[in-house]
Amino acid sequence: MFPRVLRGCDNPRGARKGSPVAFRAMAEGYDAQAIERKWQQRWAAERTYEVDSRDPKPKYYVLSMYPYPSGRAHMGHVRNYTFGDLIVRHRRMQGHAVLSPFGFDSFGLPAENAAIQTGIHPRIFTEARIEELKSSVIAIGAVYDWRREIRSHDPEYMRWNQFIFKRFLDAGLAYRAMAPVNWCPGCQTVLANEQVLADGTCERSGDVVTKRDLEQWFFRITTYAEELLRDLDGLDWPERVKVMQRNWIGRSEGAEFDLPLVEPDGRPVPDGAALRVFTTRPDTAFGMTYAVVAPEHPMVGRLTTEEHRREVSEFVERVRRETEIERQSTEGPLEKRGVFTGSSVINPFNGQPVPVYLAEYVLMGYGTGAIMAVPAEDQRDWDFAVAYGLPIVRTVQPPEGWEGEAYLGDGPKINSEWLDGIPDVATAKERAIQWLEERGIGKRTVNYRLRDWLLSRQRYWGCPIPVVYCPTDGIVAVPDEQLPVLLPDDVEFRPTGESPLKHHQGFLHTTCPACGGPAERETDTMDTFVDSSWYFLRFCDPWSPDQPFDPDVAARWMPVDQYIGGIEHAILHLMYARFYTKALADVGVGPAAVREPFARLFTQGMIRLGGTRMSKSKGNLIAPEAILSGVGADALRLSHLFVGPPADDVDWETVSVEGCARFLQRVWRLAGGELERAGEERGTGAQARVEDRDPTGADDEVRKATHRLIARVSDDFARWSYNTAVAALMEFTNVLYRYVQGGSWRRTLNEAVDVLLLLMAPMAPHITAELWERRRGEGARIHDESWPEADPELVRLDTVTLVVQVNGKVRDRFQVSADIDEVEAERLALASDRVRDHLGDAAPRKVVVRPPKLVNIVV
RNA sequence: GGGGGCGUAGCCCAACCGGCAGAGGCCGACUCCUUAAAAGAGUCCAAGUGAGGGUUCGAGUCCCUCCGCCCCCA
Repeated sequence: MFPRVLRGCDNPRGARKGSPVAFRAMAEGYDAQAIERKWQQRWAAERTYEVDSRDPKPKYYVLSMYPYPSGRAHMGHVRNYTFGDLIVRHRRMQGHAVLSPFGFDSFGLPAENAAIQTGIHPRIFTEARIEELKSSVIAIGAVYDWRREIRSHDPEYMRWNQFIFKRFLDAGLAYRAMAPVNWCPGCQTVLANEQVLADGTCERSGDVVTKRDLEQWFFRITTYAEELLRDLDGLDWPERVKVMQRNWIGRSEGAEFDLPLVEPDGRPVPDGAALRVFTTRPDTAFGMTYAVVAPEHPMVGRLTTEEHRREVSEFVERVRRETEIERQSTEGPLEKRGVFTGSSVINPFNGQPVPVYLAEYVLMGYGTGAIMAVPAEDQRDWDFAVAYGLPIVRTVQPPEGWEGEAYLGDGPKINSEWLDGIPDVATAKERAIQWLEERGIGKRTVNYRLRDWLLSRQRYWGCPIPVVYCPTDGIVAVPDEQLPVLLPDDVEFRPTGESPLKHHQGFLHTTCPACGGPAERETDTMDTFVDSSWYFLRFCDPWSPDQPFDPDVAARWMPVDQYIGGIEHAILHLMYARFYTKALADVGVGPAAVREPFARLFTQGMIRLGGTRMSKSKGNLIAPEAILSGVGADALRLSHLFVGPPADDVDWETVSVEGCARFLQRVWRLAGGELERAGEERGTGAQARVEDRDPTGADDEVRKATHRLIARVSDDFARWSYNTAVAALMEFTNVLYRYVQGGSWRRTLNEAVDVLLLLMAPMAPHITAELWERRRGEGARIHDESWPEADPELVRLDTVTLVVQVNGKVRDRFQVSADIDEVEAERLALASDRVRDHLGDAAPRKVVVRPPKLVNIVV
């Protein structure tokens, strides 16, 4: 269907007739394929988009999130790289030294799964996918400094990945700890979260996945929780991404305090043991009617009395088998979601004992893993209390007519002894914390939801963690000069999904760098989020032979001025990259002054098809190839830009590539001179005349339209409104068509067409480059030209339409001077016959005057 | 369950600080060109902003409630 559109320019009728005009039109027809190939080769050969760090022009760093190489580009990639490329070309025309690098996030599960299925080594598989993706990225006309290309699985990249890990280890930012992992009893192996289906079963064997504790590596991202939260304020990011990050960090202020354990008779236990709880609402402590500990809490054994032991251990076992979602879900019978331990603790606020329960809804990972339960002011506590017949005591007076259950709002304190009468929660909270601190029972605490980053993966296709385990020396880091620790190639991929590294004797057995004795290598590899947490720094200086990158060179380019990617990375990738940037600066590897990696972030909308998300698994991908080999890359790029606001999701069914291709044809005819020739010589359509003469009113209008277009498109570019920019270019082209057909002055037309091409150059780079060269001669490069400047004199409107309303309804219009004042506008409005008709006898009660656009007369 | 976003012609979308609801494209109709079709050139085309309420001289835009769709967290 697409080639048919194209064929319009090689006119078969004309060809048969053999007229010279038709022959020329055919010879010079818009051949997207040839033109696009030609310019893609030129940009590479002429090294147009390679940039040197010593370039004195102001820097601009544009980066699209580097992709996982999954084969040929899909529409999501095309959209992403179209935006990025547009900015690169636009900024360069504006006189910036633009850094535009590209790389591949080439470690990861899909390649390993493919290896298990097909036996093809992940490296071979991945590198083939990289070549495919790379060629389609080039085919859409996106330009990069390819000398800087990064692949995560490149041994050089691995070296510095491991080097950085070691610096973090030295600085105490990397550590080992026990952590629960997903364990499949059928496969006898650890599973990544992605391998656990939503119903909590193993994607391969179908067994129910349970939790098992293993020693794992962590990065201490929580050290930076406060800074990660605070620095969000200074970032030019979409507000919703910032909100997601804030929620993920989850800062909450409250208090921790001790609840002393008591014997069944109510006396404190002899060793003075206590249960430490965290609460954000210490003011409600007088309403505590029970306490809850997480089923994994270390004190569960101590708290459980003999007669409850069987019930408790059954409960703990069951919860271990549950998925996080089941555990947090509010569905299901509450009676089964907790269990009494038999013990009690003392509420230090009023000295009363309260029973201690275990419940699913309390998580070990948050706070202290134990809570004071206040049913009246927490809905989950309320539900639990009702189910278990526990008392409910309100400590905040709900407003008049309150019919809900737990009341979380503000109000005066009640039933709270010395807090009674305090009119608001905030003051009571302060008072309660002071009281705890004065008595040494507890302290003010800031708690974060953010957890340390678990980076261990029990997989093959990732960067090995560079440590060995020595019976004598314990954990020993591999010396820098022995880096990188490479993955062995001669491995067998088992369908169990277990990491082949565990069984590779050559990899496993090594010598201890400290004592020279036999030692075992770490077989865990790093989470691929590690690779993507500093690649943007490496791009600044990917040639550095003795460090990950030169911090001074990185300081020259960082931060990334415009980062572009999908919303799906709004939390993890961006958080980890921010952490890495800060931590690298602190350990002296990164530039000290750069504490945030991405100054400006844009998250593009998703592409759907028929209302559902486009994805490989759904099998509803639209391949760009057919379009690229049909109407071509410029039309495809334009379609992506034109379809709607870049941040919005788009449905591919609504995208009209043909419409954009048609527009490019029109531009081709206009700028290539075909339109004039067609009018002059063929006599078809309206007469088109280009002549040398004095300017007329029409020429003035076209000049003004030209400069208004510059202003509009420049403004649209600045605010990411590419759909309206394309619309403006189309509108302007329509104006020029009418102008040419009505008779045009060569000078005006030339300026207008040049501007049109310059403004289109970042969007449709190939066709504009070709037309520019044809108009200006061999060697002319449109992308080396400066971005046009609008002449403010020509942009300003001389006359505007003044609207006159009566009671908000439009009753008359005048063409008035743009600098009309209030008095004159009101006089004109009141003098209007039509306004008088509508006013009748009524006297104006009020006249709202907003010169030069509007007067509203209220009666 | 919590948080966020979006609902405007048959369809995709404009309207930027509250000020004439319409820029652009698609679809469709018609005219010209043509033996004809395609392509091309041109003309035309409709709605009153999901529903209800509020604020205002004035609401697509701000506020509230509801409906529908989407995203994120749980």
